[in-house]
Amino acid sequence: MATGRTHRPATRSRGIPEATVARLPLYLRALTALSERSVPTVSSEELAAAAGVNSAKLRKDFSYLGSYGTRGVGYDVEYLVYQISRELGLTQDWPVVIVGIGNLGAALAGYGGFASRGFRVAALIDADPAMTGKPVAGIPVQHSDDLEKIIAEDGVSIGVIATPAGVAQAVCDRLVAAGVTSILNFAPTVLSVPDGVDVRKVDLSIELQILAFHEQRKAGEELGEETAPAAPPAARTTSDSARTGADNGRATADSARSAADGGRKGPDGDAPAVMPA
Amino acid sequence: MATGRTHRPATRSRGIPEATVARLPLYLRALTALSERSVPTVSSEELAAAAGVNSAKLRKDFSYLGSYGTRGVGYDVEYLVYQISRELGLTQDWPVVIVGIGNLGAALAGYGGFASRGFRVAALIDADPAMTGKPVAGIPVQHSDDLEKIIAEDGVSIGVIATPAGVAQAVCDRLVAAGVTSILNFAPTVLSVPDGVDVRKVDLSIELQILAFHEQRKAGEELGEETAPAAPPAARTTSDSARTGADNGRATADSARSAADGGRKGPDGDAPAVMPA
DNA sequence: CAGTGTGAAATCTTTCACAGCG
DNA sequence: CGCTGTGAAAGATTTCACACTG
Repeated sequence: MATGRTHRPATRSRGIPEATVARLPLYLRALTALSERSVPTVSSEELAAAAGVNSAKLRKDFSYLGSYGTRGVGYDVEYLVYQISRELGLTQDWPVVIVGIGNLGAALAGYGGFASRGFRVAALIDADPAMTGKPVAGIPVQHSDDLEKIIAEDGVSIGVIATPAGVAQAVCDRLVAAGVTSILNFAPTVLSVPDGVDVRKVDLSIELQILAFHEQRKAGEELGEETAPAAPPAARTTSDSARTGADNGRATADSARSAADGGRKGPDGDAPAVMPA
Repeated sequence: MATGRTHRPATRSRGIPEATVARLPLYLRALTALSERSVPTVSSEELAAAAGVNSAKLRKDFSYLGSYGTRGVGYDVEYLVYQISRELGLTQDWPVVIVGIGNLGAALAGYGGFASRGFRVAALIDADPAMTGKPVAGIPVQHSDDLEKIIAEDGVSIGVIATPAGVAQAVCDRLVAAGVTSILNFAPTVLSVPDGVDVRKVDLSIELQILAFHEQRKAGEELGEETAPAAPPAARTTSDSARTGADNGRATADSARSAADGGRKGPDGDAPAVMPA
Protein backbone atom coordinates (compact mmCIF):
# COMPACT_ATOMS: atom_id res chain seq x y z
CA MET A 1 0.00 0.00 0.00
CA ALA A 2 1.76 3.02 -1.21
CA THR A 3 2.15 5.83 1.18
CA GLY A 4 -0.45 7.59 -0.73
CA ARG A 5 2.25 9.26 -2.61
CA THR A 6 4.30 7.65 -5.24
CA HIS A 7 6.75 5.27 -3.84
CA ARG A 8 10.37 6.02 -3.53
CA PRO A 9 12.20 4.89 -6.68
CA ALA A 10 13.98 2.23 -4.71
CA THR A 11 16.93 4.56 -4.77
CA ARG A 12 18.01 5.62 -1.31
CA SER A 13 17.60 3.80 1.86
CA ARG A 14 15.24 6.57 2.80
CA GLY A 15 12.69 3.92 3.62
CA ILE A 16 11.91 4.47 7.23
CA PRO A 17 9.08 2.19 8.41
CA GLU A 18 5.93 3.93 9.52
CA ALA A 19 6.09 2.21 12.87
CA THR A 20 9.50 3.74 13.39
CA VAL A 21 8.40 7.20 12.31
CA ALA A 22 5.59 7.00 14.84
CA ARG A 23 8.10 6.38 17.62
CA LEU A 24 10.59 9.04 16.65
CA PRO A 25 8.64 11.78 18.46
CA LEU A 26 8.70 9.63 21.56
CA TYR A 27 12.44 9.32 21.49
CA LEU A 28 12.78 12.98 20.74
CA ARG A 29 10.77 13.89 23.80
CA ALA A 30 12.84 11.68 26.05
CA LEU A 31 16.04 12.99 24.56
CA THR A 32 14.98 16.59 24.98
CA ALA A 33 14.35 15.95 28.65
CA LEU A 34 17.81 14.46 29.00
CA SER A 35 19.29 17.33 27.10
CA GLU A 36 17.69 19.81 29.45
CA ARG A 37 19.32 18.03 32.31
CA SER A 38 22.61 18.26 30.48
CA VAL A 39 22.98 14.53 30.25
CA PRO A 40 25.66 13.95 27.62
CA THR A 41 25.01 10.38 26.57
CA VAL A 42 22.52 7.55 26.94
CA SER A 43 22.57 3.88 26.26
CA SER A 44 19.80 2.29 24.24
CA GLU A 45 18.65 0.64 27.43
CA GLU A 46 18.22 3.88 29.33
CA LEU A 47 16.64 5.79 26.51
CA ALA A 48 14.30 2.93 25.78
CA ALA A 49 13.12 2.90 29.38
CA ALA A 50 12.50 6.62 29.30
CA ALA A 51 10.55 6.36 26.08
CA GLY A 52 8.60 3.32 27.15
CA VAL A 53 9.80 0.84 24.56
CA ASN A 54 12.30 -1.96 24.66
CA SER A 55 15.91 -1.43 23.72
CA ALA A 56 16.04 -3.83 20.80
CA LYS A 57 13.26 -1.95 19.10
CA LEU A 58 14.93 1.36 19.76
CA ARG A 59 18.24 0.22 18.32
CA LYS A 60 16.52 -1.17 15.29
CA ASP A 61 14.65 2.09 14.85
CA PHE A 62 17.84 4.10 15.04
CA SER A 63 19.53 1.80 12.61
CA TYR A 64 17.15 3.06 9.95
CA LEU A 65 18.41 6.57 10.50
CA GLY A 66 22.03 5.64 10.34
CA SER A 67 24.73 4.73 12.81
CA TYR A 68 24.62 7.52 15.29
CA GLY A 69 25.81 5.66 18.35
CA THR A 70 29.14 4.70 19.78
CA ARG A 71 29.68 1.07 20.63
CA GLY A 72 30.46 0.47 24.20
CA VAL A 73 29.20 3.93 25.11
CA GLY A 74 25.78 4.83 23.79
CA TYR A 75 24.31 7.79 21.97
CA ASP A 76 25.28 11.41 22.17
CA VAL A 77 22.12 13.16 23.34
CA GLU A 78 22.56 16.47 21.54
CA TYR A 79 23.55 14.85 18.33
CA LEU A 80 20.60 12.50 18.35
CA VAL A 81 18.18 15.30 19.15
CA TYR A 82 19.42 17.06 16.08
CA GLN A 83 19.29 14.04 13.83
CA ILE A 84 15.81 13.04 14.81
CA SER A 85 14.54 16.59 14.57
CA ARG A 86 15.92 16.84 11.10
CA GLU A 87 14.47 13.52 10.10
CA LEU A 88 11.04 14.59 11.31
CA GLY A 89 11.34 17.90 9.56
CA LEU A 90 11.29 19.90 12.76
CA THR A 91 14.28 21.99 11.93
CA GLN A 92 11.96 24.16 9.94
CA ASP A 93 8.96 26.11 11.07
CA TRP A 94 5.50 24.73 10.35
CA PRO A 95 2.68 27.24 10.49
CA VAL A 96 -0.54 25.57 11.59
CA VAL A 97 -4.15 26.73 11.56
CA ILE A 98 -6.72 25.47 14.02
CA VAL A 99 -10.30 25.52 12.81
CA GLY A 100 -13.08 25.36 15.36
CA ILE A 101 -12.34 27.20 18.57
CA GLY A 102 -14.55 25.48 21.09
CA ASN A 103 -13.22 23.98 24.29
CA LEU A 104 -11.02 21.60 22.39
CA GLY A 105 -9.77 24.16 19.92
CA ALA A 106 -8.94 26.47 22.80
CA ALA A 107 -7.11 23.68 24.57
CA LEU A 108 -5.08 23.02 21.46
CA ALA A 109 -4.37 26.69 20.94
CA GLY A 110 -2.97 26.95 24.42
CA TYR A 111 -0.90 23.86 24.17
CA GLY A 112 2.71 24.71 24.79
CA GLY A 113 3.99 21.66 23.01
CA PHE A 114 3.46 23.35 19.69
CA ALA A 115 5.92 26.13 19.90
CA SER A 116 8.56 24.11 21.61
CA ARG A 117 8.71 21.91 18.56
CA GLY A 118 8.72 23.16 15.04
CA PHE A 119 5.11 24.27 15.08
CA ARG A 120 3.60 27.71 15.20
CA VAL A 121 -0.08 28.50 15.50
CA ALA A 122 -0.53 30.80 12.54
CA ALA A 123 -4.23 31.35 13.10
CA LEU A 124 -7.34 30.34 14.97
CA ILE A 125 -10.45 30.16 12.85
CA ASP A 126 -14.09 29.88 13.84
CA ALA A 127 -17.36 30.27 12.03
CA ASP A 128 -19.08 32.05 14.90
CA PRO A 129 -19.00 35.83 14.30
CA ALA A 130 -19.21 36.36 18.04
CA MET A 131 -15.81 34.76 18.39
CA THR A 132 -14.11 36.89 15.78
CA GLY A 133 -11.47 39.10 17.26
CA LYS A 134 -11.67 37.49 20.65
CA PRO A 135 -8.22 36.43 21.80
CA VAL A 136 -7.76 32.81 22.75
CA ALA A 137 -4.45 31.86 24.24
CA GLY A 138 -3.26 35.25 23.16
CA ILE A 139 -4.21 34.81 19.54
CA PRO A 140 -7.19 36.63 18.06
CA VAL A 141 -9.78 34.38 16.47
CA GLN A 142 -10.46 35.04 12.82
CA HIS A 143 -13.63 34.36 10.93
CA SER A 144 -13.82 31.37 8.65
CA ASP A 145 -14.69 33.57 5.71
CA ASP A 146 -11.03 34.46 5.58
CA LEU A 147 -9.80 30.90 5.75
CA GLU A 148 -8.48 30.78 2.20
CA LYS A 149 -6.72 34.10 2.50
CA ILE A 150 -5.08 33.18 5.79
CA ILE A 151 -3.77 29.91 4.47
CA ALA A 152 -2.40 31.49 1.35
CA GLU A 153 -0.73 34.37 3.12
CA ASP A 154 0.96 32.30 5.76
CA GLY A 155 1.82 29.42 3.51
CA VAL A 156 0.07 27.01 5.84
CA SER A 157 0.29 23.36 4.90
CA ILE A 158 -0.97 21.78 8.10
CA GLY A 159 -4.50 22.21 9.40
CA VAL A 160 -6.16 21.04 12.58
CA ILE A 161 -9.90 20.42 12.54
CA ALA A 162 -11.61 20.74 15.91
CA THR A 163 -15.11 21.48 14.69
CA PRO A 164 -18.33 19.55 15.22
CA ALA A 165 -18.56 16.44 13.05
CA GLY A 166 -21.24 17.92 10.86
CA VAL A 167 -19.02 20.51 9.27
CA ALA A 168 -15.70 18.70 9.35
CA GLN A 169 -15.80 17.49 5.77
CA ALA A 170 -16.76 20.91 4.48
CA VAL A 171 -13.94 22.52 6.44
CA CYS A 172 -11.60 19.85 5.21
CA ASP A 173 -12.55 20.50 1.61
CA ARG A 174 -11.89 24.19 1.98
CA LEU A 175 -8.56 23.60 3.67
CA VAL A 176 -7.47 21.25 0.93
CA ALA A 177 -8.67 23.55 -1.81
CA ALA A 178 -6.72 26.35 -0.18
CA GLY A 179 -3.53 24.35 -0.26
CA VAL A 180 -3.33 22.42 3.01
CA THR A 181 -1.83 18.99 2.49
CA SER A 182 -1.78 17.56 6.01
CA ILE A 183 -4.74 17.43 8.33
CA LEU A 184 -5.12 16.45 11.95
CA ASN A 185 -8.77 15.64 12.49
CA PHE A 186 -10.41 15.68 15.90
CA ALA A 187 -13.95 15.46 14.58
CA PRO A 188 -15.51 12.02 14.75
CA THR A 189 -15.86 11.60 11.02
CA VAL A 190 -14.03 9.81 8.27
CA LEU A 191 -12.70 12.49 5.98
CA SER A 192 -12.35 12.03 2.26
CA VAL A 193 -9.42 13.79 0.73
CA PRO A 194 -7.74 13.71 -2.64
CA ASP A 195 -4.57 11.80 -3.20
CA GLY A 196 -1.51 13.45 -1.82
CA VAL A 197 -3.19 14.77 1.29
CA ASP A 198 -2.44 13.12 4.62
CA VAL A 199 -5.04 12.85 7.32
CA ARG A 200 -4.47 11.66 10.84
CA LYS A 201 -7.35 11.19 13.17
CA VAL A 202 -7.54 11.55 16.90
CA ASP A 203 -10.60 10.24 18.56
CA LEU A 204 -11.30 10.24 22.23
CA SER A 205 -14.21 7.90 22.24
CA ILE A 206 -12.41 5.29 20.19
CA GLU A 207 -9.64 5.13 22.72
CA LEU A 208 -12.15 4.67 25.50
CA GLN A 209 -13.87 1.91 23.63
CA ILE A 210 -10.63 0.05 23.19
CA LEU A 211 -9.97 0.39 26.89
CA ALA A 212 -13.45 -0.89 27.62
CA PHE A 213 -12.77 -3.95 25.54
CA HIS A 214 -9.72 -4.84 27.61
CA GLU A 215 -11.42 -3.88 30.82
CA GLN A 216 -14.25 -6.21 30.06
CA ARG A 217 -11.87 -8.99 29.32
CA LYS A 218 -10.14 -8.51 32.65
CA ALA A 219 -13.45 -8.75 34.46
CA GLY A 220 -14.31 -11.88 32.57
CA GLU A 221 -11.01 -13.52 33.36
CA GLU A 222 -11.46 -13.11 37.05
CA LEU A 223 -14.41 -15.41 36.96
CA GLY A 224 -14.42 -18.34 34.67
CA GLU A 225 -14.70 -16.36 31.50
CA GLU A 226 -18.14 -16.77 30.18
CA THR A 227 -17.52 -15.98 26.57
CA ALA A 228 -20.91 -14.41 26.25
CA PRO A 229 -23.55 -16.47 24.56
CA ALA A 230 -24.33 -13.78 22.07
CA ALA A 231 -28.02 -13.58 22.34
CA PRO A 232 -29.29 -11.44 19.53
CA PRO A 233 -31.53 -8.61 20.60
CA ALA A 234 -34.28 -9.35 18.19
CA ALA A 235 -33.10 -11.97 15.85
CA ARG A 236 -31.69 -10.98 12.56
CA THR A 237 -34.55 -9.69 10.62
CA THR A 238 -34.30 -6.69 8.53
CA SER A 239 -36.74 -3.89 8.78
CA ASP A 240 -37.11 -2.38 12.16
CA SER A 241 -34.88 0.45 13.10
CA ALA A 242 -34.43 3.20 15.58
CA ARG A 243 -31.28 2.88 17.53
CA THR A 244 -32.18 2.46 21.12
CA GLY A 245 -29.18 4.07 22.65
CA ALA A 246 -29.32 7.43 24.26
CA ASP A 247 -28.10 8.99 21.09
CA ASN A 248 -29.22 12.46 21.73
CA GLY A 249 -28.88 13.86 18.35
CA ARG A 250 -25.55 14.12 16.71
CA ALA A 251 -23.28 11.33 15.96
CA THR A 252 -21.04 9.77 18.42
CA ALA A 253 -17.41 10.10 18.14
CA ASP A 254 -14.85 7.85 16.96
CA SER A 255 -12.90 6.54 14.13
CA ALA A 256 -9.29 6.41 14.86
CA ARG A 257 -5.94 6.32 13.46
CA SER A 258 -3.25 3.95 14.33
CA ALA A 259 -0.07 5.54 15.30
CA ALA A 260 1.58 2.36 14.25
CA ASP A 261 0.47 2.55 10.73
CA GLY A 262 0.61 5.66 8.74
CA GLY A 263 -2.67 7.40 9.01
CA ARG A 264 -2.84 7.97 5.37
CA LYS A 265 -5.43 9.75 3.49
CA GLY A 266 -8.98 8.73 3.20
CA PRO A 267 -10.52 5.48 2.09
CA ASP A 268 -9.30 3.54 -0.84
CA GLY A 269 -11.77 5.00 -3.23
CA ASP A 270 -13.97 7.82 -2.34
CA ALA A 271 -15.77 7.24 0.84
CA PRO A 272 -19.33 8.08 0.05
CA ALA A 273 -20.45 10.54 2.59
CA VAL A 274 -22.16 8.68 5.36
CA MET A 275 -22.95 11.81 7.17
CA PRO A 276 -26.66 12.35 7.53
CA ALA A 277 -26.32 15.79 6.15
CA MET B 1 0.49 -2.79 22.14
CA ALA B 2 -0.84 -5.21 24.59
CA THR B 3 0.24 -2.97 27.30
CA GLY B 4 1.02 -4.08 30.73
CA ARG B 5 -1.22 -7.07 30.56
CA THR B 6 0.24 -10.39 29.99
CA HIS B 7 -0.18 -12.12 26.74
CA ARG B 8 -3.08 -14.10 25.60
CA PRO B 9 -3.04 -17.11 27.90
CA ALA B 10 -3.22 -19.14 24.75
CA THR B 11 -6.50 -20.49 26.00
CA ARG B 12 -8.69 -17.72 24.77
CA SER B 13 -10.68 -18.55 21.73
CA ARG B 14 -11.70 -14.98 22.12
CA GLY B 15 -8.46 -14.17 20.36
CA ILE B 16 -9.37 -11.04 18.53
CA PRO B 17 -6.28 -9.30 17.10
CA GLU B 18 -5.52 -5.89 18.56
CA ALA B 19 -5.61 -4.34 15.13
CA THR B 20 -9.12 -5.58 14.74
CA VAL B 21 -10.22 -4.37 18.16
CA ALA B 22 -8.94 -0.93 17.26
CA ARG B 23 -11.17 -0.88 14.21
CA LEU B 24 -14.32 -2.16 15.83
CA PRO B 25 -15.29 1.29 17.14
CA LEU B 26 -14.97 2.60 13.60
CA TYR B 27 -17.35 0.05 12.24
CA LEU B 28 -19.68 0.66 15.11
CA ARG B 29 -19.92 4.33 14.37
CA ALA B 30 -20.57 3.76 10.69
CA LEU B 31 -23.18 1.18 11.55
CA THR B 32 -24.86 3.46 14.04
CA ALA B 33 -25.16 6.11 11.38
CA LEU B 34 -26.75 3.60 9.04
CA SER B 35 -29.04 2.42 11.76
CA GLU B 36 -30.24 5.95 12.36
CA ARG B 37 -31.16 6.16 8.74
CA SER B 38 -33.01 2.90 9.08
CA VAL B 39 -30.81 1.13 6.58
CA PRO B 40 -31.50 -2.57 7.10
CA THR B 41 -28.40 -4.17 5.58
CA VAL B 42 -24.99 -3.29 4.22
CA SER B 43 -22.45 -5.08 2.14
CA SER B 44 -18.85 -5.27 3.27
CA GLU B 45 -18.00 -2.97 0.42
CA GLU B 46 -20.37 -0.23 1.52
CA LEU B 47 -19.61 -0.47 5.18
CA ALA B 48 -15.90 -0.51 4.48
CA ALA B 49 -16.15 2.67 2.46
CA ALA B 50 -18.11 4.35 5.24
CA ALA B 51 -15.57 3.33 7.82
CA GLY B 52 -12.58 4.22 5.71
CA VAL B 53 -11.01 0.79 5.33
CA ASN B 54 -11.01 -1.74 2.54
CA SER B 55 -13.57 -4.49 2.35
CA ALA B 56 -11.21 -7.42 2.59
CA LYS B 57 -9.93 -6.14 5.89
CA LEU B 58 -13.42 -5.59 7.17
CA ARG B 59 -14.56 -9.07 6.28
CA LYS B 60 -11.51 -10.55 7.89
CA ASP B 61 -12.15 -8.50 11.00
CA PHE B 62 -15.71 -9.66 11.21
CA SER B 63 -14.67 -13.23 10.71
CA TYR B 64 -12.97 -13.06 14.09
CA LEU B 65 -16.27 -12.22 15.70
CA GLY B 66 -18.14 -14.99 13.97
CA SER B 67 -20.23 -15.33 10.86
CA TYR B 68 -22.72 -12.57 11.18
CA GLY B 69 -23.30 -11.91 7.50
CA THR B 70 -25.47 -13.43 4.86
CA ARG B 71 -23.81 -14.50 1.65
CA GLY B 72 -25.11 -12.75 -1.37
CA VAL B 73 -26.74 -10.12 0.79
CA GLY B 74 -24.52 -8.51 3.37
CA TYR B 75 -24.81 -7.74 7.07
CA ASP B 76 -27.85 -6.94 9.12
CA VAL B 77 -27.14 -3.51 10.54
CA GLU B 78 -28.99 -3.81 13.85
CA TYR B 79 -27.62 -7.21 14.55
CA LEU B 80 -24.08 -6.15 13.85
CA VAL B 81 -24.42 -3.05 16.01
CA TYR B 82 -25.43 -5.28 18.87
CA GLN B 83 -22.69 -7.82 18.32
CA ILE B 84 -19.92 -5.27 18.11
CA SER B 85 -21.23 -3.35 21.10
CA ARG B 86 -21.24 -6.50 23.12
CA GLU B 87 -17.79 -7.46 21.96
CA LEU B 88 -16.47 -4.08 22.99
CA GLY B 89 -18.19 -4.28 26.32
CA LEU B 90 -20.42 -1.32 25.59
CA THR B 91 -23.61 -3.03 26.61
CA GLN B 92 -22.69 -2.18 30.15
CA ASP B 93 -22.18 1.18 31.73
CA TRP B 94 -18.64 2.37 32.36
CA PRO B 95 -18.27 5.13 34.90
CA VAL B 96 -15.29 7.32 34.08
CA VAL B 97 -13.48 10.00 36.05
CA ILE B 98 -11.66 12.86 34.40
CA VAL B 99 -8.79 14.31 36.37
CA GLY B 100 -7.54 17.77 35.52
CA ILE B 101 -10.27 20.16 34.44
CA GLY B 102 -8.42 22.69 32.33
CA ASN B 103 -9.46 23.49 28.80
CA LEU B 104 -8.92 19.95 27.69
CA GLY B 105 -10.63 18.39 30.67
CA ALA B 106 -13.58 20.66 30.10
CA ALA B 107 -13.67 19.71 26.44
CA LEU B 108 -13.69 16.06 27.37
CA ALA B 109 -16.36 16.57 30.01
CA GLY B 110 -18.62 18.18 27.46
CA TYR B 111 -17.94 15.64 24.80
CA GLY B 112 -21.19 14.04 23.78
CA GLY B 113 -19.58 10.98 22.36
CA PHE B 114 -19.07 9.58 25.82
CA ALA B 115 -22.59 9.37 27.02
CA SER B 116 -23.97 8.06 23.77
CA ARG B 117 -21.77 5.03 24.06
CA GLY B 118 -21.39 3.01 27.19
CA PHE B 119 -19.58 5.72 29.08
CA ARG B 120 -20.73 7.97 31.86
CA VAL B 121 -18.72 10.78 33.39
CA ALA B 122 -18.92 9.83 37.04
CA ALA B 123 -16.84 12.74 38.27
CA LEU B 124 -14.61 15.64 37.33
CA ILE B 125 -11.64 16.08 39.60
CA ASP B 126 -9.20 18.96 39.91
CA ALA B 127 -6.54 19.93 42.42
CA ASP B 128 -7.38 23.61 42.33
CA PRO B 129 -9.61 24.50 45.31
CA ALA B 130 -11.01 27.39 43.31
CA MET B 131 -12.51 24.91 40.88
CA THR B 132 -14.23 22.81 43.51
CA GLY B 133 -17.96 22.94 43.21
CA LYS B 134 -17.87 24.83 39.97
CA PRO B 135 -20.01 23.07 37.39
CA VAL B 136 -18.36 22.14 34.12
CA ALA B 137 -20.59 20.73 31.43
CA GLY B 138 -23.22 20.42 34.09
CA ILE B 139 -21.11 18.39 36.44
CA PRO B 140 -19.67 19.92 39.61
CA VAL B 141 -15.92 19.65 39.94
CA GLN B 142 -14.68 17.81 43.00
CA HIS B 143 -11.41 18.28 44.76
CA SER B 144 -8.67 15.77 44.25
CA ASP B 145 -8.49 15.08 47.94
CA ASP B 146 -11.59 12.99 47.47
CA LEU B 147 -10.26 11.06 44.51
CA GLU B 148 -9.98 7.75 46.31
CA LYS B 149 -13.39 8.04 47.85
CA ILE B 150 -15.05 8.92 44.56
CA ILE B 151 -13.49 6.01 42.74
CA ALA B 152 -14.43 3.56 45.42
CA GLU B 153 -18.00 4.75 45.71
CA ASP B 154 -18.73 4.76 42.02
CA GLY B 155 -16.79 1.64 41.23
CA VAL B 156 -14.80 3.49 38.62
CA SER B 157 -12.33 1.41 36.65
CA ILE B 158 -11.46 3.84 33.88
CA GLY B 159 -9.68 7.12 34.46
CA VAL B 160 -8.78 9.94 32.12
CA ILE B 161 -5.75 12.06 32.91
CA ALA B 162 -5.84 15.58 31.49
CA THR B 163 -3.47 17.21 33.93
CA PRO B 164 -0.15 18.95 33.27
CA ALA B 165 2.64 16.49 32.59
CA GLY B 166 4.34 17.21 35.85
CA VAL B 167 1.67 15.62 38.00
CA ALA B 168 0.44 12.95 35.64
CA GLN B 169 2.43 10.13 37.19
CA ALA B 170 1.36 11.06 40.68
CA VAL B 171 -2.28 11.19 39.62
CA CYS B 172 -1.85 7.91 37.82
CA ASP B 173 -0.41 6.28 40.93
CA ARG B 174 -3.34 7.42 43.01
CA LEU B 175 -5.85 6.26 40.45
CA VAL B 176 -4.26 2.85 40.27
CA ALA B 177 -3.98 2.56 44.02
CA ALA B 178 -7.65 3.43 44.27
CA GLY B 179 -8.60 0.65 41.91
CA VAL B 180 -8.57 2.07 38.41
CA THR B 181 -7.29 -0.46 35.88
CA SER B 182 -7.55 1.42 32.60
CA ILE B 183 -6.15 4.85 31.94
CA LEU B 184 -6.42 7.22 29.03
CA ASN B 185 -3.50 9.61 29.27
CA PHE B 186 -3.47 13.01 27.61
CA ALA B 187 -0.40 14.27 29.42
CA PRO B 188 2.79 14.09 27.38
CA THR B 189 4.52 11.65 29.68
CA VAL B 190 5.26 7.98 29.68
CA LEU B 191 3.38 6.54 32.60
CA SER B 192 4.60 3.62 34.63
CA VAL B 193 1.92 1.31 35.88
CA PRO B 194 1.89 -2.09 37.51
CA ASP B 195 1.06 -5.16 35.52
CA GLY B 196 -2.59 -5.57 34.80
CA VAL B 197 -3.26 -1.91 34.19
CA ASP B 198 -3.81 -0.69 30.66
CA VAL B 199 -2.69 2.71 29.53
CA ARG B 200 -3.46 4.35 26.25
CA LYS B 201 -1.88 7.61 25.32
CA VAL B 202 -3.12 10.44 23.21
CA ASP B 203 -0.57 13.03 22.26
CA LEU B 204 -1.20 15.92 19.93
CA SER B 205 2.35 16.93 19.38
CA ILE B 206 3.29 13.43 18.32
CA GLU B 207 0.60 13.39 15.68
CA LEU B 208 1.74 16.71 14.35
CA GLN B 209 5.31 15.53 14.19
CA ILE B 210 4.30 12.52 12.17
CA LEU B 211 2.42 14.78 9.79
CA ALA B 212 5.46 17.01 9.53
CA PHE B 213 7.56 14.04 8.56
CA HIS B 214 5.32 13.24 5.64
CA GLU B 215 4.87 16.87 4.75
CA GLN B 216 8.59 17.32 4.57
CA ARG B 217 8.92 14.31 2.36
CA LYS B 218 6.34 15.68 -0.03
CA ALA B 219 8.23 18.94 -0.30
CA GLY B 220 11.43 17.10 -0.92
CA GLU B 221 9.99 15.01 -3.70
CA GLU B 222 8.86 18.02 -5.63
CA LEU B 223 12.42 18.99 -6.14
CA GLY B 224 15.09 16.47 -6.59
CA GLU B 225 15.11 15.35 -2.98
CA GLU B 226 18.20 16.50 -1.28
CA THR B 227 18.31 14.12 1.61
CA ALA B 228 19.90 16.64 3.89
CA PRO B 229 23.61 16.47 4.54
CA ALA B 230 23.24 15.88 8.23
CA ALA B 231 25.67 18.27 9.72
CA PRO B 232 26.03 17.67 13.41
CA PRO B 233 25.49 20.70 15.60
CA ALA B 234 28.43 20.06 17.84
CA ALA B 235 28.84 16.40 18.48
CA ARG B 236 30.20 15.97 21.88
CA THR B 237 31.90 12.84 22.84
CA THR B 238 31.53 12.75 26.51
CA SER B 239 32.63 9.90 28.56
CA ASP B 240 30.09 8.31 30.76
CA SER B 241 27.84 8.50 33.71
CA ALA B 242 24.43 9.95 33.17
CA ARG B 243 22.82 7.03 34.85
CA THR B 244 19.26 7.92 34.15
CA GLY B 245 16.96 6.94 36.90
CA ALA B 246 16.22 4.05 34.63
CA ASP B 247 13.83 1.49 35.82
CA ASN B 248 12.12 1.71 39.06
CA GLY B 249 10.23 -1.44 39.59
CA ARG B 250 7.12 -1.03 37.59
CA ALA B 251 6.54 -1.89 34.04
CA THR B 252 6.39 0.82 31.52
CA ALA B 253 3.17 0.92 29.70
CA ASP B 254 3.36 1.91 26.15
CA SER B 255 0.46 0.89 24.06
CA ALA B 256 -0.75 4.17 22.79
CA ARG B 257 -1.83 4.79 19.34
CA SER B 258 -3.16 8.02 18.30
CA ALA B 259 -2.22 11.19 19.79
CA ALA B 260 -3.48 14.50 20.68
CA ASP B 261 -2.04 16.25 23.43
CA GLY B 262 -3.73 18.04 26.05
CA GLY B 263 -3.96 21.70 26.01
CA ARG B 264 -4.27 22.46 29.68
CA LYS B 265 -2.85 25.72 30.74
CA GLY B 266 0.63 24.80 31.78
CA PRO B 267 3.24 26.63 29.78
CA ASP B 268 5.41 23.67 29.23
CA GLY B 269 3.36 20.66 28.59
CA ASP B 270 5.91 18.81 26.64
CA ALA B 271 9.11 17.02 27.10
CA PRO B 272 8.77 17.42 30.81
CA ALA B 273 10.15 15.20 33.46
CA VAL B 274 10.53 11.88 31.82
CA MET B 275 11.92 10.46 34.96
CA PRO B 276 11.66 12.57 38.00
CA ALA B 277 14.27 12.16 40.59
C1' DC C 1 -24.93 -14.45 -9.02
C1' DA C 2 -23.75 -11.16 -5.61
C1' DG C 3 -21.27 -11.09 -1.71
C1' DT C 4 -19.46 -13.58 2.51
C1' DG C 5 -15.91 -16.29 4.71
C1' DT C 6 -11.28 -17.80 4.68
C1' DG C 7 -6.97 -20.45 3.54
C1' DA C 8 -2.66 -18.94 1.76
C1' DA C 9 0.63 -15.45 0.14
C1' DA C 10 2.64 -11.06 0.78
C1' DT C 11 4.03 -7.44 3.97
C1' DC C 12 5.25 -5.23 7.85
C1' DT C 13 6.95 -5.33 12.89
C1' DT C 14 9.03 -7.03 16.68
C1' DT C 15 12.22 -9.88 19.00
C1' DC C 16 16.47 -12.66 19.22
C1' DA C 17 21.02 -13.15 19.73
C1' DC C 18 25.54 -12.25 18.69
C1' DA C 19 29.52 -10.46 15.87
C1' DG C 20 32.41 -6.80 16.32
C1' DC C 21 33.90 -2.07 17.43
C1' DG C 22 35.57 1.69 20.54
C1' DC D 1 34.27 -5.07 28.56
C1' DG D 2 29.94 -2.92 27.36
C1' DC D 3 27.00 -1.62 23.98
C1' DT D 4 25.76 -0.78 19.26
C1' DG D 5 24.25 -2.47 14.82
C1' DT D 6 22.01 -5.98 12.35
C1' DG D 7 21.06 -10.46 9.97
C1' DA D 8 17.73 -13.86 10.74
C1' DA D 9 13.67 -15.87 13.16
C1' DA D 10 9.20 -15.17 14.90
C1' DG D 11 4.85 -12.78 14.95
C1' DA D 12 1.25 -9.87 13.44
C1' DT D 13 -1.44 -7.68 9.90
C1' DT D 14 -2.93 -6.98 5.37
C1' DT D 15 -4.08 -8.43 0.89
C1' DC D 16 -5.40 -11.99 -2.56
C1' DA D 17 -8.42 -14.61 -4.70
C1' DC D 18 -11.82 -17.91 -4.90
C1' DA D 19 -14.79 -21.70 -3.20
C1' DC D 20 -19.32 -21.66 -1.61
C1' DT D 21 -23.78 -20.37 -0.15
C1' DG D 22 -28.38 -18.04 0.51
